[in-house]
Amino acid sequence: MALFLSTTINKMDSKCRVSVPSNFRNSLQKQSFKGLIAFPSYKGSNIDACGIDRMERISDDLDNNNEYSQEEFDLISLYFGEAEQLPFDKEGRIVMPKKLIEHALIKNEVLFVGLGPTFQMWNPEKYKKIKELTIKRASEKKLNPRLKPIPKGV
Amino acid sequence: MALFLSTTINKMDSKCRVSVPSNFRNSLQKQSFKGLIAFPSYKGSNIDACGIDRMERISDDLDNNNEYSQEEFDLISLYFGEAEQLPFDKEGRIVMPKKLIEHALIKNEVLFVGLGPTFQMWNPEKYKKIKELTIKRASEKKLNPRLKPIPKGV
DNA sequence: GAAAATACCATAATATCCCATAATATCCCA
DNA sequence: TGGGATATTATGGGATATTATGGTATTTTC
Repeated sequence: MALFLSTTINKMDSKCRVSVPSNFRNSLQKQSFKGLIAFPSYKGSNIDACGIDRMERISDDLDNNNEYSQEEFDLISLYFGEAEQLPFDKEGRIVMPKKLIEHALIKNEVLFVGLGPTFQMWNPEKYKKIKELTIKRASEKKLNPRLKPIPKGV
Repeated sequence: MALFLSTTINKMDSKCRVSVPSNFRNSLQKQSFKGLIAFPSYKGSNIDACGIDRMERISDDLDNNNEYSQEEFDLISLYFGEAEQLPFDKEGRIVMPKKLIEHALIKNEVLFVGLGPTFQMWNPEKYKKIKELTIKRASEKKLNPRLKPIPKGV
């Protein structure tokens, strides 16, 4: 499965085109749909995104696994409804839909941040603020900011 | 599992390329991504690094394990965002990203030090200072510097 | 036919490849 | 075990490819 890492800021032009960072693109290009799936985050003013593979997996699981509660099922269904399928153009760009631009308060720059199996798109300033807040909260709660628990044997 | 041991200092050239020590390289070359994952240490001015296998395990765990609190999840997500995926060139070098160079105050030499499942990259002078300090503190506290089993998940 | 969406082309900046070399390490066989 | 032959490193530089980013042309849509 794809592993999205690191952070990149790219420009959005007057036609709302944005270049997807090449390291993200490379793994997305290998999937059955050459592009990405994006939807407004329900947690805040940012955009959640991933490749089609992940969506297919979730879809299959939803179909075959009966362990979902009604609430979970409904939430995931909502996600599917809001998801936008954004194909790459020849240059590896996507066109940002108005809905997502408005949701994430994006102006002329888009920050891409990898979260492992998924990634997010942000207005860079918003991201900076949230990041600082996250670090502040973590230090208040004395969370150990290391990658843990490291699964056995690595 | 990869096992990184010993210390090496290599030069960084004008294009910010550094040769990864061959003994480190050999185990990294065997993994699915031919290169390394590096991120700024939260503890100080050095760079933490490992192979993709380790990151994949952490990513899978994050994706499938629901025992993380929201704060923990957010914090780990930040780390994914700061991680850089650095592929080897044909000669076994990586290109050091500006962010990491600045974080670790690296000039034209990089010190690689193996820590078992992971390793670190340092400005050699910084490393020397920290090392001396560590030894001094240990002797003040009369710590017994023997190798004893390291708890899982470090 | 006008507006919007998409495809196509151009270009600077950057990153990567490819080759060269000197130093070191490893091999190999008398 | 010695010591030359061979392979592997670490390192440098020029050539080539890729990226991010524009703009223009062409196709859709209504």
